[in-house]
Amino acid sequence: MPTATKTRTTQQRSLDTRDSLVGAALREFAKRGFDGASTRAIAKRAGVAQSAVPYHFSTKEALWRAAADRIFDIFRSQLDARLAGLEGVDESTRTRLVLIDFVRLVAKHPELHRFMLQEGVERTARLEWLVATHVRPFLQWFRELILGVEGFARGISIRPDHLVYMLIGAASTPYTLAPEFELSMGEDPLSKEMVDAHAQAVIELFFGLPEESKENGS
Amino acid sequence: MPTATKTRTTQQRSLDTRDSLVGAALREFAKRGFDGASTRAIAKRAGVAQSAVPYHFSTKEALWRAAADRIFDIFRSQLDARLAGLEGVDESTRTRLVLIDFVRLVAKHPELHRFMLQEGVERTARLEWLVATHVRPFLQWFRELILGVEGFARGISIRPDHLVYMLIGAASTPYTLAPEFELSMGEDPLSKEMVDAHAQAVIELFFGLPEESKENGS
DNA sequence: GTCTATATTATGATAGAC
DNA sequence: GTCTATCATAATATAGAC
Repeated sequence: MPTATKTRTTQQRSLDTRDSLVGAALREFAKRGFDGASTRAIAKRAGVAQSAVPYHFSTKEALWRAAADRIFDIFRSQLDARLAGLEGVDESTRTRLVLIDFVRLVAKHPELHRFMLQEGVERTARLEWLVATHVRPFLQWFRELILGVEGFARGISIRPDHLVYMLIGAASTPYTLAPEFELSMGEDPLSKEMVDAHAQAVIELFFGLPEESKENGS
Repeated sequence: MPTATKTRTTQQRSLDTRDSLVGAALREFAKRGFDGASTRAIAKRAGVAQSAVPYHFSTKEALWRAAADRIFDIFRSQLDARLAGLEGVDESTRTRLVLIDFVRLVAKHPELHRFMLQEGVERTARLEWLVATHVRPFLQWFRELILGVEGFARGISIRPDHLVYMLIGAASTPYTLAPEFELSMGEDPLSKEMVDAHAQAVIELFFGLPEESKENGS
């Protein structure tokens, strides 16, 4: 076996371990927060020894940052791809379609909002890093998506970023609280029907009803 | 000093300690979740020894339940009082006013939603207790508040409880994420002006605009 | 009733075998 | 590169002084 091949295999193994650890860390941090999540539980979920964490990421916080990068990258790449695929479509329709995809994405990856909720409640060095690195660009992207789009939240006179927080809150709550939602309502919020119904409701909430609102106002 | 007086004083001291512990526990559990919060940090915040926790509540979980009772009682009593004070007022106005008060209450006590977000992400025995004991009655109260009220989210065809989750998400996100909100937007979401603007925006989002929506539909 | 001291377990990070 | 073993620290809960 040539040295080059052996090296590549070893490198691949290392990358796989790092990848598993980041994925496991994302779920654990999103569920239990930075303090509540243990590197042991993360390593166990990833199927490696606990000492693999400090080996690959030196500290728990570095692993946490890698997990943040991962989830924001997922959202950015998916939404950018969707937006690029809608070039030429009129602005209002494009925004609606991207928002529907956003709801589906939140349903598929509730970790983003859970992760943010764990860190957003206290002003820490981690939160400052998170806002500067990921939250601000994300809000700007979102602001540009909805700003000036005809029919979007028309007349509601608060700042666009504030509106984005309301939209994210309305769109994500059934998924961040999916187990509670299912227990209290007796229905799975992640079923295709419920996700589509929810996405539709979000659009109607922020755009108004497609037919009635233009025909009457009673 | 008579025995009765001494006993009463001692009992009062005990009640005060319990009370401080519940208040401190509520904040810590809301911020860090059950695993992330330590009884040491709770006791320190309450200004008592760590061993006062197992003495008064036997287990960490019993203290957690007392904290849950506390925050739900705050919301229930405040909202019931507001509703009772509006007897005779027409239904639509009454619902709007109670919702404005709800937003103010969420701003004042972000612990409720934070507490729920910490526990609602995983199906545990704690979550099942929480849903059966507090969430279901709370949702029912909320459902009755909005059900059949003229002009509320008219035409949006999803179940009322589902709508309540959207409303709670839109109303609470700026406060559950207050430190993130302030860092990313450069404005304090807890200032009186911002709270009132947010409450107004929530009303407009779910009721439509007060003037325009009845005059035109462009 | 509350404190200090402590038993026991679990945590994050390191060292050394392979 | 990954594992087992281990260190130092911090966790919950208990025991005993006052």
